[in-house]
Amino acid sequence: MENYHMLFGTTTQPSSSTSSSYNFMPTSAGSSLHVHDHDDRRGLQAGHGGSFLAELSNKDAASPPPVAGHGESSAGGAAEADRSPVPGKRKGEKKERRPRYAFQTRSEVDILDDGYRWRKYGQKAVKNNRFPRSYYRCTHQGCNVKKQVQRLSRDEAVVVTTYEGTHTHAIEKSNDNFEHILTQMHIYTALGSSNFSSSHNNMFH
DNA sequence: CGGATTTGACCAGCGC
DNA sequence: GCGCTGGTCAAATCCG
Repeated sequence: MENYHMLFGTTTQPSSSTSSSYNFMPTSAGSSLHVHDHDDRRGLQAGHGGSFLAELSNKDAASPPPVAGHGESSAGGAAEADRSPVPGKRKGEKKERRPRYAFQTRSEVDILDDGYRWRKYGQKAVKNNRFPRSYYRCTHQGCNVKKQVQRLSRDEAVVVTTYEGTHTHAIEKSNDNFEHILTQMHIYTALGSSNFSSSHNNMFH
């Protein structure tokens, strides 16, 4: 239950005890993760061999600059959902940065049923990727959690899901659903890069 | 009929 | 300063 929630919406604080046998712990936070492909799609597996749940703290000044030069042009830019048509009409916060979590999975379907209800609000073709990136937003009122779903052109079997923000409400479906997720996708174990060098061999299934 | 999806346009940030 | 790219909006459309 809780651990499930921790996965998809969290306070950047890894729960101490996870009863689940699946390791979703974020790898080293701040490590250079290029969830966003670009020409870095290599980085996804080159660096870690497998992947994982990446915790992206785009707010951390301490974290080293993205190796790619620009992890994502608007990596932090897209934070604020409400972009008022009238410039200068901000409440005061220019860009609120939310924790983001990247999820690399192997699945036939792009949309994994994680228990929340999502509404698609955009789709965009990105460079260096044959597959378009889809943008979703949580439909729950007041919950402005967003997520991006994208397939790797390199591995069309791999789907990268990036969650942004935390859910302010309870999950809509029962957590039993979690098992369904596992059946829908193959999650790369999120252990340190220590043991993993080959991604295609170690994913449990 | 209501809600979700599609799709092109618009906008902002960044690099050159 | 300009152009490129990614992210979001919003009207039209689709589907249950």
